[in-house]
Amino acid sequence: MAYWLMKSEPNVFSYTDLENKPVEEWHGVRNFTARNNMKAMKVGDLAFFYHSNIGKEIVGIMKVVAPAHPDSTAELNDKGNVVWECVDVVHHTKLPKPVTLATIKATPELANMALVKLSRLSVGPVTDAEWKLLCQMGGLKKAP
DNA sequence: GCCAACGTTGGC
DNA sequence: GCCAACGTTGGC
Repeated sequence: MAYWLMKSEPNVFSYTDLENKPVEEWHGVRNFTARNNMKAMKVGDLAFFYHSNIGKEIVGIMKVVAPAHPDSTAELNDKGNVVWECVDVVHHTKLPKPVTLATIKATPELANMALVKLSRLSVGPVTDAEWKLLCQMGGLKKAP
C-alpha cells in the first residue's frame, strides 16, 4: 500500500467538509504530475489531507475508494479524449494534533518531503518512514 | 501584497 | 526545439 498527500484550500474544501460527505471526487487537479500521482493510486491507499494557504497543516487522513476516473468537472481536449482524471476519497482519521508546515520544515527527517521540495505540487507521494513519523507527530498512537 | 518557483504558451 | 513572456500557486 502506498501513502500520499493531497492539498486543498480549506476555504474551498476542508477536512470538515470531507467528513460531512459520504464520498468525495477529488476533482479540479489540472497539473500532469499531480494527475499521474492519482493514476498511480490504488483503492485502499491512504493520503494525508493538507490545508494550503490557510492553516498550512496536515489535519487528517483519507482513504482512496475508487481508482482514477475522468474528472467530471473537466473538459475533453480537441480530440475528444479524457485528459484530467481523479480518484474518489473518504475521510478516515482526523489528527488529534495537526502537523504544521513550519514543524515539518524544522524536522530533518521530513525536510525532503515532496510537500517541501515541490511546494506547488497538489498531489504528492509520502514515504513509509515519513508517514509513520507524521502520524506519531499528529498524535496517533498507531499509524493506519 | 509581494515574490519565488514552476508550468504553459507562443514566437522564432 | 529553444526561450522569453506570462499566469498560477502557495508561502511569507
